[in-house]
Amino acid sequence: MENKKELCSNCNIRSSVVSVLNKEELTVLERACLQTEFVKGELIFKEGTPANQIVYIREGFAKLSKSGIGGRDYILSISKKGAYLGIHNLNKTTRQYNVSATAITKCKVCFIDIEKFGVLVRRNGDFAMEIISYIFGDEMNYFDRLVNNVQQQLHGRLANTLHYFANEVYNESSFNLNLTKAELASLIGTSRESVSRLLKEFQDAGIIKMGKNQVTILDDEKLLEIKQKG
Amino acid sequence: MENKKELCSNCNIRSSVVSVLNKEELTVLERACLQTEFVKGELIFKEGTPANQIVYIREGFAKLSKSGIGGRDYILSISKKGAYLGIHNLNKTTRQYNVSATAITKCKVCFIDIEKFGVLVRRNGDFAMEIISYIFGDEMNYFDRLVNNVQQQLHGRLANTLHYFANEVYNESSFNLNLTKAELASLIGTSRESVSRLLKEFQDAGIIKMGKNQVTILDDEKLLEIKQKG
DNA sequence: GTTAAAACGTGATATTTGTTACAGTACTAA
DNA sequence: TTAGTACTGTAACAAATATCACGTTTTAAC
Repeated sequence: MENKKELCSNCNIRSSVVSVLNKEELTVLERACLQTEFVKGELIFKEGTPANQIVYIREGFAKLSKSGIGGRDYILSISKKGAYLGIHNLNKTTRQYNVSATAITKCKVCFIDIEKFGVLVRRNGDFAMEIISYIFGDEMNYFDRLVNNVQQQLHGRLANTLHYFANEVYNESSFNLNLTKAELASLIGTSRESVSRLLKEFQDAGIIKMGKNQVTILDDEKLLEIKQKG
Repeated sequence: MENKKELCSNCNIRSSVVSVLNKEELTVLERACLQTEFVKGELIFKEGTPANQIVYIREGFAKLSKSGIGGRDYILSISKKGAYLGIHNLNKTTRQYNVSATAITKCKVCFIDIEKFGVLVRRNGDFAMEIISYIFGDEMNYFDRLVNNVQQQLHGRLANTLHYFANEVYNESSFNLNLTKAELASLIGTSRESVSRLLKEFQDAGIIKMGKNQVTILDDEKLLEIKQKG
């Protein structure tokens, strides 16, 4: 972890959400903001701990997880550049993170004081509206995934997840998983062994190619078909 | 369906969300609002149709569902008094409902013009903050349920759902399901037959009692244990 | 480089859950 | 009341998936 200070107003990777803030408001945000870097594998914050900051991901990828019974944990989603984590605490009296976040690649993040962020929301209705849009756009993206995962068989869930990686997370048809098979399993809600078997099936069927931790989608049509049919 | 007009300012079942609106703003809301009643089984709105109103549930219960593959649909949650449906369209250019809503008891609802609602959000930051709080408080409640449903076995899912009914929906340890077994199955993501089997198991174990469509939770401890252990 | 630990692949087996089939019950409309 | 339709319970069977066990490969630490 390493700290440095860069001005939000100069930040070229700043979120579109803050585009409606004026100079003065941007300065307020700047003052409320602390930048940090995490390396792969580092815990950014842990489920249940006090949450007095909103965590903004400037660069990199992080997994969001919840620990379940027997040390077994469930991965909810992969967050990337542009994500605001812990934002559900905005108007809460007791603030705590409801998931854990762990860097799965090198990550640059901003910790933003949640009180000051809240002041901006109340002061600027357009900003508030942007936040609301963000919540529905970005947070609800895992909504459909979850629904899909509940009603489908494993094949559908895996296809769904691969499609999610290619189209929502990495935006490439060939991407590095950044996750172990066991982690992928906990994202789909199954066992490591089943993931292994299924991935092999998908390879044999010519739907994907796998090397190291790299996944390449060869037959997107078929993947979508499986994703939909279950 | 039947229409009548009652003033929001006099409405004694109005939402706490609007408590931060002043008289003038409340009048704006009033003008944007149309009241209607639905009987059990009636469709309030259908997934995919244009959504120029936010639907506020004043009284009663409605199921939110998404239609899946092969006519099979999945029930996301049961909405009750105080719920705002279609609110995800607030800042969208193309507005459509992302789920269907169907009354499962007699329902009184308000249809609120979404444009005018949006104006209030932008004008009053405190109102915006209330909306954000609402979204995270009430909308995200199904989030945990979904996560739970993905990672658990059937026993855990059923326990989870019964617990959800008793504690989040009906707020009584004895409640009317208002759903057929098939619907309950589509809420849990399983088959009607499995629900039958499981409910019988739960009864035999003395965890619940069932009569007609009435469920009574006898052993909340055990239910919670199953909910957690899966 | 060596070594321990973590990650992975795969077969055999056990469980869980879905499906099919059918009969009984409850509700609805004429 | 009666017929028809939807809803329900249950058993037998089939399919999907988890678990267990074990050997192999890869990764990380020293």
